Amino acid sequence: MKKITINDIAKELGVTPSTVSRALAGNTRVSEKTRKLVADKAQEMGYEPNVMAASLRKGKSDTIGLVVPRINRHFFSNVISGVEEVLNPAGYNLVICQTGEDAEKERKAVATLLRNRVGGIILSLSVQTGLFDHLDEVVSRKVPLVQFDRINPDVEGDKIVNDNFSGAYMAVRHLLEEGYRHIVHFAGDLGLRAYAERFDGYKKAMEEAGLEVLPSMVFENTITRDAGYEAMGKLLADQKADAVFCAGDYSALGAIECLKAKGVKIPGDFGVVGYANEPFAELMYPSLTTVEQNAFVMGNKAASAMIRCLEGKAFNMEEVVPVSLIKRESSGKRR
Amino acid sequence: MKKITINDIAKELGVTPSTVSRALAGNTRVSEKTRKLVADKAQEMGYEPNVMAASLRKGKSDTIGLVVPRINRHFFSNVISGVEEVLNPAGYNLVICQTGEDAEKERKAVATLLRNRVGGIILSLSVQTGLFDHLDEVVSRKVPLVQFDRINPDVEGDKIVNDNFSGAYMAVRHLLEEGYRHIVHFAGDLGLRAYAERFDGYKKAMEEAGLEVLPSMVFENTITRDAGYEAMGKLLADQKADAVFCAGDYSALGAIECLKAKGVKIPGDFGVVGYANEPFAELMYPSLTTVEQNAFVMGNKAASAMIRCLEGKAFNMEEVVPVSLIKRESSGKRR
DNA sequence: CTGAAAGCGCTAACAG
DNA sequence: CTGTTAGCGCTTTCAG
Repeated sequence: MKKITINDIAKELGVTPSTVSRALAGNTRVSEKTRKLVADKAQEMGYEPNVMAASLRKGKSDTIGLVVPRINRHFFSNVISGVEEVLNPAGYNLVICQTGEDAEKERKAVATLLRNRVGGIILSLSVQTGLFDHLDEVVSRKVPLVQFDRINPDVEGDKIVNDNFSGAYMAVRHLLEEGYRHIVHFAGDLGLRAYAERFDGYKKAMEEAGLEVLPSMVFENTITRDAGYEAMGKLLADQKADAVFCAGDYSALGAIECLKAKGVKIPGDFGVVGYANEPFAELMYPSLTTVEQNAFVMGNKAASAMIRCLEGKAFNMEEVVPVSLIKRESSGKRR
Repeated sequence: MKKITINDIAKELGVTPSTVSRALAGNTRVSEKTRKLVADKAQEMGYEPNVMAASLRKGKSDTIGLVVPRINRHFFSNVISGVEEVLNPAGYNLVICQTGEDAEKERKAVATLLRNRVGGIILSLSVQTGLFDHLDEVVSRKVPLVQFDRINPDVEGDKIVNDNFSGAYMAVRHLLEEGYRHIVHFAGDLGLRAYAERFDGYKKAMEEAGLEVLPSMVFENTITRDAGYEAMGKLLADQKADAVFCAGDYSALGAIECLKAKGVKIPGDFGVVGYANEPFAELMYPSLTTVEQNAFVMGNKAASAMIRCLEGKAFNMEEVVPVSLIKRESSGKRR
């Protein structure tokens, strides 16, 4: 059972391969009649187009590369699903690369995608490196690039971002409304825009409430569970505080574990708000108040933007996806 | 800045494209000298091999398709990482497809991969369909197929499975040792081998303890959180039971939520053991005793098996990956 | 509306 | 050790 090509179909039908190719592509310059004839014959012979041959000829492929830090994060796996939902029906294929938050792996992933002549790249940055020539390379090769969430605004191309500022602002407002005053912030890498914006939202809410944000109240690069635990330990030893707004759920988890270990009552004596609404957030005890990012929608938008780029219809726009605060136990009233 | 091909570098060097091709491929039939010459020139000119052209010519591609039910499950995302760890350094690329536990999407995913002429397919079945002609198609096209975890033993090719029987057996033995006697089972789809084996392990442990397993004690297709909650509700209303062994952590979670809602004490009055060690298992309250499957290792093994197939070295072997019981609070002593 | 012809970039016989 | 030749399967001018 050898493979069927358009030549086989052509021979069978007594036409030329060109006609078959056109017919299959739905070209209107070929008669309705032959188009149907070809389609039927193709079906009958079990023809399967060879994507690679077509791509080689066209110098373009229908495969889109998606580069993310890790796929086992709730946020990213939902973005992926959102991207798939749009891209697959449109006839594009997705190849997913994990960077593991490693700048070097990110460069390699992009290089590999480029070597494989993908039609476009959708990417969320791994870490703050300061080196973005791999992205510049993508742009200079005229390969459409869509960045999402963790973006570099200086690189050309579409960008889809979360409303980090509002998310953080809402979170801190909520803590203030529940009666907390000495609110510290466990931040991410402030060189990354997403985290910088969360910090700004925190600061804004605090200042509006007439509270000063001292440098000692901000713990940078504190996004892992361990970092959260450790930072909370230091915090309890060093200064007076009654709440923390964490830039991620994992550090919030660590913080809560530390507070529980020291016998601090949550909520009441201490309020905690996280960010991302990881699946465990609603299951932990106390359940974690957190900011939900609409990852699926973000994936949809990133994919749509990519398709627009591929069709040469748009570029260089930045879209903001709204977020919402999910109130749970960990941020209940201060007593 | 147009693209450099082997022809360009051949012309530059005054040799033929074939020589360049061979040199680049590390063929020993070309002199050490020219090989180095070519390599340097390629570097200098910024040559990037066109993977598609090579694949087209060879009729084979270095891309491996990976088909999983969902990537946001702890187990599967770790398998993916395990696969990547082996495949990427070996020069293969991975394209990941989610089926969302949908048989139709699984068929489509496989068809798409085949159409894209992937070098091989690694797959974990979505659901019990009874129709496996899409897998037969893979086999009949001589595309290497490696199944893992949720496999169909009747389809040719390598298989990597978890030791589901032992995992379940250990789990139930543990409950028995803690003093529980009326142990029911929230099972998955017993048409899928993985779940059937867990059921067998449960049954074996029960029978060894001289306890009969009545049909009323087995709740099939109870793997989601909602199903677990509901089944537990029914269980409490209908019959006497003091423990449940769940074929998944999500149903265990649902079960625990229901028990808590009814004021049943866990552990003590009721023991619960799950399966999979999802990240939330250690974070919930009470923390969940569960069976850890070594997903990463499984990914490694699946990838290695694939590479062996690709090299024509082996096929049709079944490998078993061991599992381990993680004891936490939910299965503490019966009182 | 269809055909002829050329070629995308690379590899693999077959010669020498 | 290297060159010649042919072609993977498809698309796309350019003619008619």
